[in-house]
This record gives sequence, structure tokens and C-alpha cells, in this order.
Amino acid sequence: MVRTRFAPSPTGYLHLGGLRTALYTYLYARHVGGKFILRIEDTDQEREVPGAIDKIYQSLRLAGLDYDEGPDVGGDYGPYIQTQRRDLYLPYAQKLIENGGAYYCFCTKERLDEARSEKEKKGETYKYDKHCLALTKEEAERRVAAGEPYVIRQNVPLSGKASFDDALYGHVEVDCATLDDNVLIKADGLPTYNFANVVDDHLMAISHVMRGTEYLSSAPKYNLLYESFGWTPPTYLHLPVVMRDATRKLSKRYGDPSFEDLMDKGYLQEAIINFIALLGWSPRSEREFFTLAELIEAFDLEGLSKAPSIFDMDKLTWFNGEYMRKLTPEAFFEKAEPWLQKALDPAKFDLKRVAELLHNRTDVLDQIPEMVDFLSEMPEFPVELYTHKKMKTNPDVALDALKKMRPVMAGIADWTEEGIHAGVMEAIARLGMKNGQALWPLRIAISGKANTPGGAIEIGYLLGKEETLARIDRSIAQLEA
RNA sequence: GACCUCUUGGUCAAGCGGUUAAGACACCGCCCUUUCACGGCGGCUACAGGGGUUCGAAUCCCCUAGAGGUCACCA
Repeated sequence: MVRTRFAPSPTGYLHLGGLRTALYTYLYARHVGGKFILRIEDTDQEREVPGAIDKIYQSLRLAGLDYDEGPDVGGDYGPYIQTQRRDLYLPYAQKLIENGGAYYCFCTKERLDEARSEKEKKGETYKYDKHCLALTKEEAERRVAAGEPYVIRQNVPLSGKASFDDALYGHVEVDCATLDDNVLIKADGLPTYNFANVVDDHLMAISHVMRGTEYLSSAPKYNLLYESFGWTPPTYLHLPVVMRDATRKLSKRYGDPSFEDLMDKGYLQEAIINFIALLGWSPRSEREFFTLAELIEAFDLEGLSKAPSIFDMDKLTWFNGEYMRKLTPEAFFEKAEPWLQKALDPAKFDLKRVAELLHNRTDVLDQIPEMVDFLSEMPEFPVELYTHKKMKTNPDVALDALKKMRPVMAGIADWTEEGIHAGVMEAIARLGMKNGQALWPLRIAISGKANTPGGAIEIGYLLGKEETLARIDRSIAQLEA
């Protein structure tokens, strides 16, 4: 039975690298019909951010990554929050002490810091010197009983190799001599990440662990622990980092967005998931659009990449635009409406029609307000906007055209797009004008912008007859000034 | 510094001993068009470098370079 887990620490928002790890973990589990579990790793009490756990639940739900077991859904292997499991780690550490895989350490922070800085001064790598390993069992137990602060350290052999087989990177092997006797149980009684992981993954019967490459070098050490316990290690698969550029990974510090930031900006959940899935995994075909269900179907370990990949916002935006266009007009309107209302008074404008005009021009929802704000208020604009080479227009042509079109517009009784279209086109033909030479100036005169959603007729309709005529008058005055 | 890992266009990437080295984003043209966008067509740009192995290397091996990761009572 395949059981995978996503095990974030509640230290803030769900960043995109984490989302991708969660996604792949989820996809793998679902693809093979296994279970996907959420576990919260909160053993570092100092770094914990209040509310972060709820953020994780929300983000995962928002992303559609439903988990079979977890703190807020229960399951047979709980609790799923490590601090709620605090008492269960010590006995395992003690078991390790019994068989020589670990030992008590009473060294003070001062002694260790001193030793460390001394080594660093000499440019050497610091390793704990196994000072407390020399203590007899009786001595150590006496000091523990006496209430002396202690930690429990892993007893790494001085020679030999430690290794494991990564499902992506293959066999990874290191000399034990280069490994440090890391702390398993901290002075506060809580396990360290390395230890909690091993114990919990075993207790929760996790079969496959996917996580970032930052853990790749510590993985061989895990196997030593599994060996000491006599447990079978899960299959590990380390995932390359998601980068912001060639040398730095994605990070909040540089303003890189989290999943929620993206959602707030008006990216679609489906687009983000689709894009993220393809960042480091390839279906090995030319297909690039996948729903979550289709990803589950297509996902496999073969398609994973070993090299880090750079998060390309342009491509995400393109994906998002494609997803926008796939929306039905109704669905698009529903999503666009809140953004339209930021710039337009619903009582004054036909928002549905505006949304239709915006539909295939919108890549990201947050672009909407600035695309339509000219409707609420006529912007100041330079007369150079009237100049368009292909339309063969300039301010002089425009003034002439506007003067001709003003009475035509005024005479249109049926102020619908059809009505305006009929009236305007008839006049253009009658006056022997070119479409572009009439319509371009008209659009500029009533919008004040080089680019607008919709042309002169659509904008005229949206503005209403009165406002349209008023804008034409003002623009004529501007040209005559 | 030590150990581990990675390296195909600006970016995502296919390729797994024989290909004109796909495709997508971005960019640049052209077409469509009352603007822009959409759409259509076309273009640009890559196997990090050097040695091997082989009849034949992007594909296998070694070295170099560059980049990343780890070296905590953080995860």
C-alpha cells in the first residue's frame, strides 16, 4: 500500500516550492491508488507562526489537494501534529541507546559553541567529538535522574559508509567519517526534524517520501537510524529546488509570491497547478494542458527532472490567460465582477458586456481595473494618440472626422451596439470616409487611450449617448484649442 | 573548505548511441482586424568546455569549469 505524506512546518505561507512538493506527492499517491497524508512538523516551537497551520489547510484545499489523513480530517495513524506526539519519541530514542545507536549527551551549549568556533577559525569542519559517548551507562542514567539537562545524540560509526537509494538521484553514498553525531532529542524533550521524521514515517507506515533536495545529504544518515531500529526505510525521492533565477531559489524575501498571493492577484487555481506540475515534470509529449484529474492519470516518476528549474512568471501568466479563455462567458463574468466593481459603478455600466469584451484580453484578473477605468473617467490624453500610420489618421484628420461624426452620433435614436453600428457605418459610407479614419478618431476621442477593450461602437454603447456626445465635444474642443 | 548533486536556446523542456536536436513561453516579423487582444502563419536562439570509448555521441566514461545543496538542540 502506497502511503505518501506532505509534512510542512507551520512557519508561514505555503510557498510555491512547497506546493509543488505537495502536488507531486499527492499525484503520485493518487496515481497508484495510495493514500496522501498531511503531517505538521512543528517541533521547532520558536519558529512557529501563529495561524500558519490553518493557512496550510486552506491552501491545500484551495489547490484541490485533498488529503486522506491529517490533523483536521483524522485517520488511524494520528495524531498528525508532532507536538501532540511529543511523548512518543523518547522511548524510541532510548531503544536506540540500548542498542548503541544513540547516547546521552550533557555537553553545554558553551562548550560546543567554543569547539565549533575554534574549528571554524582553522577552516575545518566541526564535528561533535563524541565526548559523552565515553560516559558509562550508570553515570549517564544517574545524571539524567538527577535532572541534569541532556540531549540524545545519534551514534554514527567512525568508519564505513552510509548510503541510500533515491528514486530520482539513484544511489547516494557518503563516508560515515564525514557525518556528525546529530541531536535526536533536544533539551526541551522534543525530537529534532531528523529523528521525528524517521519515527513518524515508520509509525505512520509511509512508503514514499518526497521532499526537497535540501535533505538529500542528510538522507544517508537516516538509513543508519532505520538500520539501528531494524526498520525498512521508505522510498525516498528528493525534488530539485524551484528557483527565482539562475542562482537563487524562490523566496518571500525577494518578493516572490506564495500560492495565496497568486490567487489574490487573480490567477486561477487550475492554471497555477497546471503550470507548477510542468515545472520539473514532463509528460514526455507535447501536451501541456492538464486538469488535476488528468495529472493524476499522467503523472509518473519517469518524467521528473533532476535539475532545478526557474519559475517563469510569463509562462504562468500565459497559462492563466489560456485558462481564462476556456471559461464560459458566465464563469468569466463571475470571476471578473469583483474586479470590475473596483473600477466601475455597476449602476452606470453594463458589466456583463464589459466582461464579454474583456474575456479574451485578460490574462490575470488584476489587470481588469486599469483596462476599464477610462469608462468611469475620461483620462487626459495627448493629441498624438490621434495619429495612427495604418489608419492614416492624425489630429487634423481626427478633427474633421469628429465634426462629421458628432451629428451622426447625436442623431442615433436606438443607442444599442446594433443601432450605433448601423448609424455610424451608414454615415461613413454616405460621407465617403474610410472606416479607420472615422472609427479610430472616434474611439480615441471617447476613451483617451491607445488600447481599449472594444472599439468606438462598443465603448460608445457602454458610455451611453449623453456621455459619449459630451466626450466628443470635449475632444473637439481640445483639438481646436 | 569538506562532502553530495546538477548542467540541451533568455525560460520550461523532449531526447535515453545514428533525429534536419521536438514542442511551449518570451521576443521579432507578416496576416486577420475600427485599436488592443484573440486567432493564423513564419522567424530567431541550445547540447558548459576539454579529453576519451565507439564505425557513430546531447546521449556512455574521465577531467575542468559553473551553479546549487549540506555541514545546528532549524526544518
